[in-house]
Amino acid sequence: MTKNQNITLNDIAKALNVSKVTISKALRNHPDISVRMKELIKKTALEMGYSPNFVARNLSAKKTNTIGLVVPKIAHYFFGSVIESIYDAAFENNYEIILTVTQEDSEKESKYIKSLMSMRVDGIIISISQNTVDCSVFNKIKEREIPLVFLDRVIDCGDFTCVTVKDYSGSYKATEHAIKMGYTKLAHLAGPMEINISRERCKGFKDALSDNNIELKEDWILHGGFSEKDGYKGLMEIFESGDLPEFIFTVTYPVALGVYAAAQKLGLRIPDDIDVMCFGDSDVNRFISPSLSCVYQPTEKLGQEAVRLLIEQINNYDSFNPVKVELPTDLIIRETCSKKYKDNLQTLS
Amino acid sequence: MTKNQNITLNDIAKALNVSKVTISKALRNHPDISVRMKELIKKTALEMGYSPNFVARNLSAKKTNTIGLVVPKIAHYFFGSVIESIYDAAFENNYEIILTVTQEDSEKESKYIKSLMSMRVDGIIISISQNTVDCSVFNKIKEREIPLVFLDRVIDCGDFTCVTVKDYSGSYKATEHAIKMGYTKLAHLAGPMEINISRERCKGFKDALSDNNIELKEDWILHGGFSEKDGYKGLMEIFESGDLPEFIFTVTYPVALGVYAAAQKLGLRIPDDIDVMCFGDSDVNRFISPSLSCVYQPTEKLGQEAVRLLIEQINNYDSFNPVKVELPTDLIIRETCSKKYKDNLQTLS
DNA sequence: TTTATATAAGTAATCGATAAAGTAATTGCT
DNA sequence: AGCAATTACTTTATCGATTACTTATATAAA
Repeated sequence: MTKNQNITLNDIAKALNVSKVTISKALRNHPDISVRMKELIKKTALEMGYSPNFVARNLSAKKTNTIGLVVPKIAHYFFGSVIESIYDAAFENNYEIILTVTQEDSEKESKYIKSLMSMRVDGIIISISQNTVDCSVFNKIKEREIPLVFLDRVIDCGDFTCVTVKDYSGSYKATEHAIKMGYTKLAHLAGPMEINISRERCKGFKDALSDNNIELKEDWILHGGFSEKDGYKGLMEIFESGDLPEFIFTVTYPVALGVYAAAQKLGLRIPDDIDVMCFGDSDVNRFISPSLSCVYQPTEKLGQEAVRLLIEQINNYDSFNPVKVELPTDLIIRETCSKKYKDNLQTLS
Repeated sequence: MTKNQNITLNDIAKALNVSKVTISKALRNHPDISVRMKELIKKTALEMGYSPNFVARNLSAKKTNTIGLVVPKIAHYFFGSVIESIYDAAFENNYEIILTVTQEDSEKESKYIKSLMSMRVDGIIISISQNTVDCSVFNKIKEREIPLVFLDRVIDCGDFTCVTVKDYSGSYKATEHAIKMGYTKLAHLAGPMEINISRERCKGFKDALSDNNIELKEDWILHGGFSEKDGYKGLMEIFESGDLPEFIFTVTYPVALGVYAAAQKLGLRIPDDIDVMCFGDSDVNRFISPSLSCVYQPTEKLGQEAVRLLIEQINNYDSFNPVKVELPTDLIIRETCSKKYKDNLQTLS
């Protein structure tokens, strides 16, 4: 057991023979205290190695200056960079972050949320897990009047502030691009339909097909998860059906990686035998071969907006009106699904 | 501002007309309280929507059940997976994690550490930033008797518990492997010499050369950072010198990615014109082309050991003796630096 | 000179829990 | 029956700050 011989305000007060309130005020630059006294107190505090006890401060102040963050994954480019930008934005605004990782498990999720509430965080930013469908935790958050912002993965539980990207239009643009490249046989490895991003991305894909008078083959829309193995399984299944599409659009980049792995296993060449695009960029996409074209999401902006809106809500809960922010996406065309690249290959062969 | 109308022990106590201590004990399953009373209290607490205030609890209990974690980066495979395993291990042991990200900035680092101390975390796990050389923060941690474990990136500040991988032998093995593949002109893109992992990896590289009677060319050891752009710059510099090695060993995988990027830019073929291996696996290595051979680090084990040793230290600070744990590494040979692959290519051409 | 007003402190109450010590009432043992 | 031990609670103190209120002194205005 640690001895925990921490210096407190009281210790400094005794050392200087003044009251502890004077110490507290001085350290917080309260106008009550004279400049000379402030200097003396600060100097002494430093010498004595005083480290303010935030636990006590938070209890007394009824504010923790802390934001709870709930995400499904962390070792994943999208979340990694969103989290990083949230940390930066929080740091600039003098907030601490308490990050929890649900591993796509909605039970863990509600456990963590309750824990964050018990820690009395000032607000919560959440990207829900794959299989979260129950609104009760979020209703409780609302009842308790805790500021909340949904990020990217959203659940429809009434009037909450959400920061997302334009999943529908991003997906639509990507699909349309593939169609322009001349493909007419298009498949989609979609995510679970319980969650907004899967639904929107799937809808964008479908609408792009029908708007371009391309037949939608239901067998070519496969629903799985967001991970590499889902992509692997997806292509395997499609391949086994005997009817191979020319192009696959995947709901995330790990799914696309799975497609690459399966293609290699099956001896299919990308992009000649089967071409690929995905939703979401990563540090991998540029380096894999052929480099992977994708729908770019502004991860940094996502994090910043979420923090901005949350802090606004914290500072003014009563007058704050929920907002839905949708950030635009971009197409990044690399080697896959690029006409030029295919032309080159044909010239070579 | 939030109204913050939280239910407290006192509210439940009044509702049931018993003392608040009874409520506290009942909810914590203290033997003092009868089974009937416990049931009643738990039921009532649930109905009233009671959420324990951890801030108050932590102040009173002088324990937060919280571990502070300090890392340089998060959107990086190594740290991402280590962090994830730390979260899992902490969760199993009923600890919360407060994660801070220094962005390789030692000033931010000491700020965060002080903040964690003020939050009264029960212990700290840290992977220091690239340019951390000052021991004073760590000495302060020791003075205050706060349990501390260094993880992977270590500073030599006296007797602390460290969990690392065998950087020296891993690097040695990789270099030796390259030598066995027939290379005699080997370069190393090393990290900053202030930090243990760079030093050990560099030493392993050098010793493997000299043990195999291969001349060490000082110009072929370039010191930079751990990021992609460092790798890019590194190969560019080597190339411009006019004297190209056959093989480059890089201190991290992002540096290797930079080498890939530079090679592409320069029109150098990997592995024919220049072959590559790196320290540290990632989800990318498998997918880039040619797939990247590397020294595998047991990231999951690293995190688990760090948590285990920290908790041991928390539970028994006085009798705990600092340990240095060094986990073994493995070589993962993929397409780069693999004889077979080169043979195939030669057959083809 | 007297009253009003800053200035620079101090005192007491509070935040929401836990820990230690105290008190009836019941049970057990010889 | 009588005393010790147990059971089931209650009372009081404490954790380390902050906030609201009070007080003493010095200064300014009337």
